[in-house]
Amino acid sequence: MAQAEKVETAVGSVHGMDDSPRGKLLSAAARLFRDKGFDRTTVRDIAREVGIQSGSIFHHFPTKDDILFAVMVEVIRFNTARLQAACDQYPEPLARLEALIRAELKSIIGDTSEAMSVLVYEWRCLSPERQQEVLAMRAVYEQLWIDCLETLRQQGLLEDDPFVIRRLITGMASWTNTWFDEHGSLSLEALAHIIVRRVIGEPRDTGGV
Amino acid sequence: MAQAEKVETAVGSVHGMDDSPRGKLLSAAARLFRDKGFDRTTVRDIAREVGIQSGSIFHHFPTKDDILFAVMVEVIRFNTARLQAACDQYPEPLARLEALIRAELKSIIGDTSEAMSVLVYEWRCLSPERQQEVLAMRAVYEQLWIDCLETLRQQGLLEDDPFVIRRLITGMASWTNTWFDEHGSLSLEALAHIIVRRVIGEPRDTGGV
DNA sequence: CGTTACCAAGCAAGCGCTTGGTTTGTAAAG
DNA sequence: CTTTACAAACCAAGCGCTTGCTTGGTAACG
Repeated sequence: MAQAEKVETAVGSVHGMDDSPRGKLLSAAARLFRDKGFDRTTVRDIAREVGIQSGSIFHHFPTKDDILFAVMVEVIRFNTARLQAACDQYPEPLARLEALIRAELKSIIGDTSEAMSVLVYEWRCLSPERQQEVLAMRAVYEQLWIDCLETLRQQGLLEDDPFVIRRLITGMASWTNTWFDEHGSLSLEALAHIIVRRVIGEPRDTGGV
Repeated sequence: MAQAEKVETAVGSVHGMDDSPRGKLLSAAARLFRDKGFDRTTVRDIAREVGIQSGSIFHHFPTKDDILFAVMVEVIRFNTARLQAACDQYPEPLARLEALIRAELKSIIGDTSEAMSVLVYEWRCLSPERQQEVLAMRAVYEQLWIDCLETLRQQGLLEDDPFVIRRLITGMASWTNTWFDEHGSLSLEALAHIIVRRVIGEPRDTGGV
């Protein structure tokens, strides 16, 4: 547990969402965008949340669209770093798979849940050019997943196409933001283990654990 | 295949999305809401799509919100009927599970994909009262799923909590609308089978298939 | 003394929706 | 077959409001 905290501290808090005026604007915007959606959130809402006038926002961001883009860029950077840290910590494929799942669940229902919801649900509010930019950033994140799943497949632990499996995992994981209760009886770790078994099946006669 | 078509015809096309003015409005609205989102779709957009003036819309629906609500109600009614038909056709639990998955996939990436996307992504655009109404309608649909999964659990084919498994299936299925290509090499039936194995695991020594 | 952060006021555009009147389809009455 | 009657469908115009964003100026800080 001390080690897990160490990893978290090494990654640091979400860059650009610190105590600076810009950071406080992004945090407030992320929460509002998740709660009300990008279109139903006005710049006046965001301004009120951080205690300034609506016009003052445009000294920090050129347009409202830029705020949305910045939220998405920051959360992808942060979570890619976390996923990379999980890979570094767990070289063994099966342990790595579980670590990746834990990391993704933590992104979605843990510390970056607001911004992750925004990433999924406000996707089409981005201009096509910026959708491409975000996709390019996501590609790094996705490659870590595909490498892991491909290794499992080569070891005979996975039968199906890694790309299909990755997409099914994405669906399972991203949907948790609609139902998972972090104060409920099901822990994040237990849920991660259930999902692991959905990917590689029951541990049959491969020995312990 | 003739039987499958018969089921489809028995269910009929989506009620209230026929050739009537109201039906054409709902179809156009569903597609626009999916493509641009509810908030970015103006009543002028919808009107242009069906070739009338924007004001004329309000002879068919009291408000724009009512259009969104109607789209959701119609698609839930239609897909609940399809799920019920699948249950009626397959009494055996394992075959029924696969039929339910096929039905849900067809809802999401097949004939009602526009309206299903709207149901998922424009959820928060509904007023709280209407969210409750829609949830009450969904409850019937969900109960068919829970009954099936509970039976599988009693037969020892499923280890985990049916509610958790149902939510994981919902996630896998609803996410397919972002990636599944109906003209690609992976068929809906093959995908359904992959998902079945994610639920009940590999067929080990239970005999055939 | 310049940079950063902000305020007060308001503009132009786009929005959902209303209004008063006109066309179109339909079907019974003559 | 024509006339009359009526409701459903629609048009043309625009109102009132909210929106993202602009402008010109001020206060604080190093």
